[in-house]
Amino acid sequence: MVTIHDVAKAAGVSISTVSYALSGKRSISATTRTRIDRAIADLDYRPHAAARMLAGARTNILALSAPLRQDGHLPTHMRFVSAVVAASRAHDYDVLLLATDDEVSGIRRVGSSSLVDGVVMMGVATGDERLPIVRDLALPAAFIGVPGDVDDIACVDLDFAAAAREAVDRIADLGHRVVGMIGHPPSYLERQTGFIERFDQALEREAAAKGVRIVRRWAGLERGAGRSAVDELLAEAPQLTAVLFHCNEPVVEEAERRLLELGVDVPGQVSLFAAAASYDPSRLEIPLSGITLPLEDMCRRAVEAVFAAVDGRPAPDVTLLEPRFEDRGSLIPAP
Amino acid sequence: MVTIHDVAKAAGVSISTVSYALSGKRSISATTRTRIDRAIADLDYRPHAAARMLAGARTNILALSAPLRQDGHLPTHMRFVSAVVAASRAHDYDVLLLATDDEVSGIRRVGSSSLVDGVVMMGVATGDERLPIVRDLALPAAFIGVPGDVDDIACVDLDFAAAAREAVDRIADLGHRVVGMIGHPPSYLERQTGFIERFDQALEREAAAKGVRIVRRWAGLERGAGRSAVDELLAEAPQLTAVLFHCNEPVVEEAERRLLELGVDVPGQVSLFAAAASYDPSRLEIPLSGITLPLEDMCRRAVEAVFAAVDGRPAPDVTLLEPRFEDRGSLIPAP
DNA sequence: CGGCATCGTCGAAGCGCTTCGATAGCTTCG
DNA sequence: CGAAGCTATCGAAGCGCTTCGACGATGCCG
Repeated sequence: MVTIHDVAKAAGVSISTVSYALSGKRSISATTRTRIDRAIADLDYRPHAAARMLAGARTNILALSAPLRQDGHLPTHMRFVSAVVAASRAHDYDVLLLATDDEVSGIRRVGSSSLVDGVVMMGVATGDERLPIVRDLALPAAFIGVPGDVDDIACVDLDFAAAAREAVDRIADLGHRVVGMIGHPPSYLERQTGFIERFDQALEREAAAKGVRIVRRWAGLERGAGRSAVDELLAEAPQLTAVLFHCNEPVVEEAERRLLELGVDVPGQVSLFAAAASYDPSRLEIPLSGITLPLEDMCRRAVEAVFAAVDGRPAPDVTLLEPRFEDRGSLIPAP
Repeated sequence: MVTIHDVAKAAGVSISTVSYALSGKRSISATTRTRIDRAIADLDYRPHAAARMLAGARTNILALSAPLRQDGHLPTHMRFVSAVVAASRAHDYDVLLLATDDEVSGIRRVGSSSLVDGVVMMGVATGDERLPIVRDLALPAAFIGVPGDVDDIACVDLDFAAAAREAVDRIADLGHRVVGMIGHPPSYLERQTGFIERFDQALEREAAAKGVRIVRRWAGLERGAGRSAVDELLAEAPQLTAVLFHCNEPVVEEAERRLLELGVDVPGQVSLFAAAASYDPSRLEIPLSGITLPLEDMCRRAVEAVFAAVDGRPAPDVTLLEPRFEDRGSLIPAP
């Protein structure tokens, strides 16, 4: 193994000079720098990660706590994980993945042993049990989601209330007065993910303000849930002219299929709107207009909030990202 | 931060004694051990990971190189990742996730800086470019998949040839003589993943031996691919009595749906068989009899092969897991 | 009952790096 | 022209742990 000593010897300087040349924390003459660079290249020197962690202040590793629930949507989950890795790598950080029953205890383990500089947490719920842990460890952390009232730890999320308002406004402004809505399965609500409540409350208020009647259904994860949600909506409110989705991709796919099967003209008779889609709504059988979850942006900001905390810079408490509407033709004026 | 010195002082022993008590590498008297345990508990001591890595031989971290192709199936990918994490944690190892354009270069980075003890590689292709890297670094490694002729690095995979033979045998033995097959998209083949070739060759040979005619189609990833594959199969061989799937879940779902739509009686008229399913074939609209990819087992063995290499124990070169048939009622005797 | 393992413990070296303080050699300016 | 201030470099301390060799205290055997 080639160490900093070998480089120093080859370049004819002391190891501290090599170290400073590497970190740039003190000025180095051009000639010395050249000799050191050559030595490093010749020997193919790579600093020993553990030595660096021990002597330096940081590990250049971030933990990602990624709990995967029974009812979780795997593709979405994977997208979040990938996005966090990408965002971390952009800052030369590596990601340690905490999963499979270790998302909570693992934080304590890797945090208290100084294996990581901070932690990003997915799958956040109101009253998240990881909150006291990161507080206790004083570990730089960020939540993707909002675990209730938090003012000491960064949270990043879509502004679900604004998303609901935007959805209602756009739908109402096009003249729709009776709107069906298919929401996340009840199990999500029981888990107190928070975002559903925030969405629903704003939805209700805005609908009242705009004079829109909303008929709701929740689709579970079992096969056929999306299909029967559509059937039930149409039975209860045959006069509806729009359907708003706030649920996972499989449900949307089924619902679309059912509408086509029933010969409903989309968007001629019924407009469709995807709210906070965690999937790509442009790749559906009927591409959906609506608001896409800004997943990459959320992850990037969460990662950057952790870095801010690591560096002692002030990190924003709660960042709610503005919903961005994208038109894909599925939402048109009411017939 | 509480260090081993603090524990030693609190217990009234030297730090080496504490270290030996922790590692169990030398005997410690019962009384001393008790005092040390108490001190550790009182102070809530956690060994500093970096110090441990530096002084000791290993890092207790494994890298997971998880390339996600454009045409990759996210849920399957996530399952592999989870399974590797679970297997690693069972041995008290953490997993560093290399992804998003860093699956290859990242191996060199974390390997040469001694950040990890070894690496598990997913998404293996024939002539995999990661092979020379792990050889060059002499990094303990294991492939999930078989990158061609390899005798120095562990590979774990399903025995796809045996799976093909088993599929043909079971189907043929039930009297089916004309069998449709829907395979992976051509892009998979171009990438030389290897397993498709192994499957296809064995399939062809066994079909010839058993006197079964196989009509093949490949379904791409675009919407409707599974549907049209079914239509084409039925057009080319209307007399077929079984369909063999060797493809991703979305294709199977579409194909099943199309069969139902066409009023085909499954399995009365047409039996269905899932070969090497990377998804759960029991949760499909029509649960499929067949062979499930032993994903957890593959990951566990790969991880264990890396540990064997780390420990200097002999690791098996190529482990091909025996296919296991499971009956879910979709395969019955030919009408 | 003296010599010799064995057991339990200790001190110190060292893993490879970062960083602090010191210093030699220059330049600059009153 | 000498004090002051830079710039570039070095030596050494130290990060928290593991592990080697040493050593006193026991126990055991002939």
